[in-house]
Amino acid sequence: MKKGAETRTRILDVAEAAVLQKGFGGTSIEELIAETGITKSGFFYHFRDKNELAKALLNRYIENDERIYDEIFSRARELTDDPLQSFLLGLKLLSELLADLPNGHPGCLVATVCYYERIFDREIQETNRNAVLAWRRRFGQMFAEIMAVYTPREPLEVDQLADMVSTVLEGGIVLSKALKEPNSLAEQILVLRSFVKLLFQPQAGATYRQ
Amino acid sequence: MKKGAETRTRILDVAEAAVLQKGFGGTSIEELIAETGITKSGFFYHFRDKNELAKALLNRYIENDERIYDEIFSRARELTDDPLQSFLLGLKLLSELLADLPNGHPGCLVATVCYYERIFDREIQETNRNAVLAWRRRFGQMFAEIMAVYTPREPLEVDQLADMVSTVLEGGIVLSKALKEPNSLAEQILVLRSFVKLLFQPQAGATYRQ
DNA sequence: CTGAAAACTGTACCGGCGGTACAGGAGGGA
DNA sequence: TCCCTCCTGTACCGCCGGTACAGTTTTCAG
Repeated sequence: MKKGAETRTRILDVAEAAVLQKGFGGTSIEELIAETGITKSGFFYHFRDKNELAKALLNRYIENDERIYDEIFSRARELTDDPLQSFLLGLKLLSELLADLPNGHPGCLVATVCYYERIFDREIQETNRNAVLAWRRRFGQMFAEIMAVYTPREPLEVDQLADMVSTVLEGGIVLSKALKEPNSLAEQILVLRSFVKLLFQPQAGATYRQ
Repeated sequence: MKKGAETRTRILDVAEAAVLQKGFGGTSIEELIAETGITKSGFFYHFRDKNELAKALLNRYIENDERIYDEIFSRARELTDDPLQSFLLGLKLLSELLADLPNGHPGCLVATVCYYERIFDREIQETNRNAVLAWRRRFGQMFAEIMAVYTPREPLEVDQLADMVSTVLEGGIVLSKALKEPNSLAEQILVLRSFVKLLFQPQAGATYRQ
């Protein structure tokens, strides 16, 4: 019971790092078992095939991702009651967290999957889609709360604003990786933060908080 | 001479579509030669190995990409002398062009490569990096011209603003693909457009163009 | 028209990889 | 003790990337 779960986790750890660097197609099972120190039979005892490995990998990644966002934005929520200030603070915390990653963001599995879609079955694609929809709900909720208090200076829809957060995250990761500039991602989030700040800034004449 | 280039192009066409759907690792040479109606020997006559195919694919993709941006933003430039209005118009045109793609954006090879990096040699990674740097120069130039006329309401750097355009494009493509909502990409570009408009909007009290 | 180069085809082969099949063993809990 | 979980070992299959190389057709310049 205990032992099996531990081995499974070790396989997933090795697989996640490999897949984010080389994609699913570029990651061989043989290389995974070599690094984990397990036999081929042992691997196939835990995962029926590569598709099941991908499924487990993606689910674990998404859960962890959600946990991180929960932590960051609930921490931000504790520090201020104002929904806008709390959201801006959350983006700041997120940016700092990403800036502190020594080798930059390792990559997003959701992006990996959607650039490899045709290989996997419907279930994985559906899981991937739901992950993005969950982000939309999460950030959409925040923007809805903000709009209950502040009037946006441009007529933008809640869902599209929410998607913008995911967009900047995914796009920032791609840029960071392609440029080999780990900082780009954190910077792009701060640019988004400035945009959001601007969008809900009270019209001139009124005072507004920094 | 002529015939060879034609076959080469046909291979690249088939390969590009396949790679954007399945990644490099998920695309087999055998499948490419089957669809192109060529033999294996014929394929290896044109490309020494998969790495060379990737190189050719990426270079062609980047060239085409640059051509499209040249067209769109020079067309926008012809319609107005104001650098801000011209940029906003360019984003609008780009958004419309992407919205008109019947099956949505097929995906960006630059993103594919950076999620598959460790497999390829330094040259490809360098090409990829230079492509993103070229985007930075292109959009940076535009923002520099805008800033010569307009004062941004938030202190943002030209390079980071320029990267934001690439970020939204790459991120929007990922979201569109993951959500299977072709429209998302075009919408995200319009959200960016609103942000840029807001950033350079004259302070309230003065009149500003719609 | 000719001849040489370009653009292929055909065949045979290699090693790595994903995957299957199945037998067997170690270790621990009921 | 017995069974269940968690593996190991061995043997094998077919696909794929890649090599090697000989031979054939197509093209086009002189």
